[in-house]
Amino acid sequence: MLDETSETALKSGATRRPRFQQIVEDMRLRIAQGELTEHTALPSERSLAEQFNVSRMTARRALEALEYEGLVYSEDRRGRFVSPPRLRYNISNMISFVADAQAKGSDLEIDLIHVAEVKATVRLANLLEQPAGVLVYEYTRLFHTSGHAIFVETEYVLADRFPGFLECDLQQSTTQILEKKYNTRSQSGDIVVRMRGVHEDEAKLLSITTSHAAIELEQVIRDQTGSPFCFGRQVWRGELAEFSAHAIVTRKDT
Amino acid sequence: MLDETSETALKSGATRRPRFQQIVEDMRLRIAQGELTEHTALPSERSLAEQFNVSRMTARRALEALEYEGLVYSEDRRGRFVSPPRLRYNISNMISFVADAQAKGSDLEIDLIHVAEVKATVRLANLLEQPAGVLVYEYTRLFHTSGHAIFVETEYVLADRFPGFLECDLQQSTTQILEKKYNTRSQSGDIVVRMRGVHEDEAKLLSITTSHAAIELEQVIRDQTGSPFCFGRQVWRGELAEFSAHAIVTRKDT
DNA sequence: CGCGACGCTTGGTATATACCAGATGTGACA
DNA sequence: TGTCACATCTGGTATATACCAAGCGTCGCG
Repeated sequence: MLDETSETALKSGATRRPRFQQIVEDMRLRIAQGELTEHTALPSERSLAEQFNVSRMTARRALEALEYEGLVYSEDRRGRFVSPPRLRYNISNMISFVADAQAKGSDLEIDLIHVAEVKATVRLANLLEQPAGVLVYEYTRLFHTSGHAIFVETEYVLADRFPGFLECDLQQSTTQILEKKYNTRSQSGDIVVRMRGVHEDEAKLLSITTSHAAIELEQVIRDQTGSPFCFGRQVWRGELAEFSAHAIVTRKDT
Repeated sequence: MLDETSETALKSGATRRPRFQQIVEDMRLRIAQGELTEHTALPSERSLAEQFNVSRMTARRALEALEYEGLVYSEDRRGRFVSPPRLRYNISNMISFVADAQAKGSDLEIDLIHVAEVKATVRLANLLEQPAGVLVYEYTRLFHTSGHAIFVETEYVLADRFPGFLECDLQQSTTQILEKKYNTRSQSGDIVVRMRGVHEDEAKLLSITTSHAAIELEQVIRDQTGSPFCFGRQVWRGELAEFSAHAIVTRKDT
């Protein structure tokens, strides 16, 4: 028999895993087992360091790893908390997320951050199939529920097609405004989804630190005749979003 | 006049931005301006620290931020490199990614990692609309191009419906195998896309460190009659993926 | 010519320490 | 009763240092 006490097992290969990883796994377990539930605070960096007998920087690494995984979110100088379940957004059947969420009884709130009337950039004009420099209304809104930011959206709608649009109450579904007031139906959309780092202004709105990863969803919305009239960009906190879609195969031949 | 040399400007408020952020911005610029092109190496942590006159840990933070943003990828103990452009995958018209990529002339390679015949878990059986414990073939494949991992996919197909499936060459599009050999067409699919941290095994295959964020795409594939026969899960390196979709509004009334 | 030893470079892990700044609660004071 | 100052929490930034382990090239030996 090998003379192996519990302490000499330290370098025996079984423990060939970084210490911060061990902490990550321990915390993951605690969360999975429901010991820590959504929005409850995790131990602070300093107390975690003490618990596991590591330096504060090591404890910090572990907490950051949980953050990048999306299991945990951080509020600046307040603490770290367990992430809530994701919100699912069906992108195939484009009923607006607002209307959908409200129908499901979610207490979705909208803050109007910014509005302006601007000339479209080259890219935007192309997407909207308009000449460069066409006038568009631009507005940015933050979507959140009980104080927790979910995503920030900036939309651009054609100014001359929707006169007086900016006077509408923008704290509701714009799909509905466009349908009821301007008789324009959102009929189809071209959507792109990708993961990217957030910019500084987005980070502030979403209450996350800059260079965190997030999900960007861009869409061009078209009316009954197929003409695009709106372009939108949503930036979601990555740990909160989940997009579903229904695909149908189209074939060129036979 | 205040006695302000160029050095005393350090705390003048203009410099009220973390030093690592300044490095991030500088490197972002260098990449955007094409000074560093795809797959070229960035300065090492140590040399960057010297260039900017900061400690190595600060330089490291900056490089890590670029990594989380997706502008840069890291190869363990080799260095950090500029990320290539994203690959776009159209999820609405589900022509297999493999066939699509090959049609576009991309030199996509496939490694078969693992195959097995297993009993479906409860969740899997539900998704496939089969009784729990039904036999399925499970196989995992790594997709990469010129040595760079793109995504890893695990698929499950019904075993008794596709006898001898595992004897096929799995380094090609399975959609085509199922169509040509078993006369089963992929007709529609239910897809979910989300961002999440990678597990340890996935990280190894994708050549990224564990707890990095990635994009997970799950899909249930159905045949001409609407019966599900395949479930797949893809885990993409987040900085490489981009998903497009076409949405058509469906309304219950009018 | 092949191959292994070695040394250099790289990122990965870990510690100890220091100070900053925002959030929060408490207690004294008006 | 309200509010302002302060102590004390939190995470954020930054440094200096140390050692490890994997990649890689070079040089020399067989």
